[in-house]
Amino acid sequence: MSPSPSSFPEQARTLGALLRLPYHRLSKRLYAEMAASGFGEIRPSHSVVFRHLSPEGSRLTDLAEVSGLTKQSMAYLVEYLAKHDYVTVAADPVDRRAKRVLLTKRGHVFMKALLAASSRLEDELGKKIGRTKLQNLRTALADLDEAIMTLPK
Amino acid sequence: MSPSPSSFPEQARTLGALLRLPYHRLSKRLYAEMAASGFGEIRPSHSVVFRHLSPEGSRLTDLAEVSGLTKQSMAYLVEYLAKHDYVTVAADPVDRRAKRVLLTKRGHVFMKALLAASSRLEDELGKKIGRTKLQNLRTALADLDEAIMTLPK
DNA sequence: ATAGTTAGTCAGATAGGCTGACTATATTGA
DNA sequence: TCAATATAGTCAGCCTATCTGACTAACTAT
Repeated sequence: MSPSPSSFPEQARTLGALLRLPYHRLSKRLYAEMAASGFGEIRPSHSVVFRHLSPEGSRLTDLAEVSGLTKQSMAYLVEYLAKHDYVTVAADPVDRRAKRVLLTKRGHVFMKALLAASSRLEDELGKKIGRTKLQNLRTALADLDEAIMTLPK
Repeated sequence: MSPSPSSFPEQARTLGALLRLPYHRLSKRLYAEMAASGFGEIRPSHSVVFRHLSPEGSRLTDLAEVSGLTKQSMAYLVEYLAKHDYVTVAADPVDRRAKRVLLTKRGHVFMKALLAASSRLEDELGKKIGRTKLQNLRTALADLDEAIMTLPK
């Protein structure tokens, strides 16, 4: 160890840091749990695919756009998930250029498990810090996000 | 556009999502502002270096450990920052194996600017969503982080 | 005087993005 | 009706942020 980690004057916890810390800890934990439940192939980056997949099947381009990635990046993620049987890629019935990405059975099981783990975790946290407080936190976070989005300039 | 982005049943905003969204938006904005102020070389990943640098100079290994990166990764970040004159790397006076990473003048200027931009941004957000609410949010986030850390298993 | 530990380096891998150039198919407007 | 343009997706290649493993130099405790 070094002398004394006499940190910088007012190493103030910025709002960014306050958001980042729990976020990273939470997702690390969540994906570790998923890995332990047999979904070890899924990495955090893949969640954007699940997050926006619509039940009728989504187009690659739409998925890419809504999640703010390029088509190429999305194709890469989808290919991986298809290889591991979480999604299938089918021809679009009405547009021969397009493909539709659909959840497989395994994909559905995974999504259910992820949501379940997430809400179980959140429940435990609610017990620790208080359900009301957690609920207020949720609301405040949503409001904050809204506020950042609508910031001028 | 696709048929209708009829999203999945209860595409519930998980706590993770609620943390992620404002975090990403905030840091994107902050680093864009830094780039606009002439600090375009600094990328978000570099902030871990600044975050833990102590005024007497920190050892690479200590920086790596406290920020949860490998020595190699930290060396890579520090080298980049040194190349762009944000830090200098000097021999450790008491241990000839070791090096000490120190902020340059430019490094100090950057840190000040980052902190200033961060608090200005936070101030604007306070005006939008209410200062008290924002303060409560800060506290709640810190508590949440604590709670996640001390979760069993 | 070593044996073991610690600080940092070198080489190479992987994941998660990106841009640019391209093909195939659709749409639109003269 | 067809040429021009737009859209869906692919191929190739790049960059960044990590990691692991193997190594050298130097320090520390017997």
